[in-house]
Amino acid sequence: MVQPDAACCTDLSAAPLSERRAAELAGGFKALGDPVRLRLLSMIAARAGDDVCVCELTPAFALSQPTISHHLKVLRQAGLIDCERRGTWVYYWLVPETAATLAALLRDPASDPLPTPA
Amino acid sequence: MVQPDAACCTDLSAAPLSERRAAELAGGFKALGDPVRLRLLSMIAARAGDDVCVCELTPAFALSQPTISHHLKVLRQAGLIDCERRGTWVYYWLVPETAATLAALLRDPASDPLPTPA
DNA sequence: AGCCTGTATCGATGGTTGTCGATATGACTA
DNA sequence: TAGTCATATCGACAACCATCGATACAGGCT
Repeated sequence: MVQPDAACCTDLSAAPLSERRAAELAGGFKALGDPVRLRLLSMIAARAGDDVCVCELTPAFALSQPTISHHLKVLRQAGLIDCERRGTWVYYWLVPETAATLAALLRDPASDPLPTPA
Repeated sequence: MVQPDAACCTDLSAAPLSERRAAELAGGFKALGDPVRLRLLSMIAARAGDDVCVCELTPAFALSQPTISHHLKVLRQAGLIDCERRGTWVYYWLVPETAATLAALLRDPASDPLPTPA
């Protein structure tokens, strides 16, 4: 024993993030944890207010069309973007609330940000 | 052909995020893309200014000690936390600059945040 | 109706990741 | 020096993921 008096542990403060909440938020970060998806998001966000056609995104990468479609789906399932079909083409736009929620956690990682409005 | 005049693609705006930069930032987000790591980070950040002993973190999870050690290593390699050995124990603390860089990108995903000061 | 174009889904595959038990390393005590 | 505790590393394995080609679906043309 190493002197019980000198123990380092004061009080194992309850984790500010519940297990369930952490899983929610981690899902968002995991969606951002890929360079292709990060660039897709920035390209979509660059058109603030307006939306972006998939046919504009796909040729910007040296990847197959199904792969880009997959990444867009991941971002959409994470609630970071949304889309709509208009005739032949599909348009994507940013969902700023989701990005803001994740940003809030990063700005102050000790505090649980407000629950996702979803 | 669907009327070349009606083409949806205006100008495929150059991606605001370079390939290299996107890979850097995605590495940070990937580190956050796990519920355990997210909770570890929030527990460490909760001790703003002070630092946290590993022996305080490990028992908060139903996971083996090597697994927690692994997750801490991932967070450290992402530059989100740092650590120091003091005698028998090892203490971790938050690196706020890294979290701030990622938060900046989320607050305005269209703009490339300042390069990591590392 | 039939064809063409844009986008999504499917199934397979190689690489990555989270987890564990076993073991190594570093530090304090007796 | 030997023993014990705290933490990290190693090696293995199952689960997951990014990617592809092939194919399905949806909408506009002729």
